[in-house]
Amino acid sequence: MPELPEVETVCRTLRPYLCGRVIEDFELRWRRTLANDCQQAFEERVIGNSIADVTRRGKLVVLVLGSGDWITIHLRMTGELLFREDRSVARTPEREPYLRAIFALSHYAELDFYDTRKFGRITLVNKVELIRLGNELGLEPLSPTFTVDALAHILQRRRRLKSLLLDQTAIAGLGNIYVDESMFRAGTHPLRPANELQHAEIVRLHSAIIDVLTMAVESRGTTLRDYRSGLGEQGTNQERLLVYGKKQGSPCSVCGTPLERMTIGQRTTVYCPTCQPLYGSNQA
DNA sequence: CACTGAGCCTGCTAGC
DNA sequence: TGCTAGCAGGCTCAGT
Repeated sequence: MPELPEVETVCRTLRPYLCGRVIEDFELRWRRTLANDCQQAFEERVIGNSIADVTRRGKLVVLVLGSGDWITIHLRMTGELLFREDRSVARTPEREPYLRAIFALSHYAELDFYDTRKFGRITLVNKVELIRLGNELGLEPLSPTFTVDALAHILQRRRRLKSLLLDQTAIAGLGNIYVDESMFRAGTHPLRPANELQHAEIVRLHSAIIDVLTMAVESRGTTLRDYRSGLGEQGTNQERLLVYGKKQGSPCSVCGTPLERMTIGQRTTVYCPTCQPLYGSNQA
């Protein structure tokens, strides 16, 4: 499922193809894919507008329009943005049932939004709402503002570490895959109360998050099933996962201890009980 | 405040 | 082989 590295890859692949294009038309094939449920108002503000930039905020793909409005696209679980150079060429017919929205672009190009599970959302964000959105979302973990001190500040609440790391208002962009991978590399148990982490653990967690995300961006994302870049390519980061998706009892890649699976906040969690002790490692 | 569970969705798969 | 129950999970909302 797309998290920060996948969304970043989508943005990077789409940017050179979308910047400067004009949105000539919009077609909605599943009504709820458009978040505010007013297609007419959406089209009035979007059609005829140009795409000035393609950026990312947390897990949101952001199309910055010439007018200053934003179109944000949340891929959720199975959302996929696919650029097509020539819209007169027929689409792959077997994918067509999952096509939810279509942006017709200048010079015969097209941006297709596929979404099997229909969880994805396209939203028009005006300049006022944009400020609110910026305040709601948490720190960007790959930006210079994500320091050890900033992470320590976030972790002051007495909450399960995993739940806090998944909270988009705390840190924007982490999902189930990269939270499990980060906690494993940091050696912190997912059920640890966040405010009980020692400074040395916070330092390890900070660099683990940055390392895991940086590696995944370099691998162009994790493709477990649906995820593709803006040009339809798969990522390769699935080869580098150490705990996510592993079966209960499969050996830890570091110490060989059988991995454990549990559900935390309705999410499957895989961890190593030896490498990630519940009561904290007193080392360092 | 922290946590739980339902709901949104559909394809895949484990198990009968 | 064919069917079905359950799982996958980001996010919001209501309830404990």
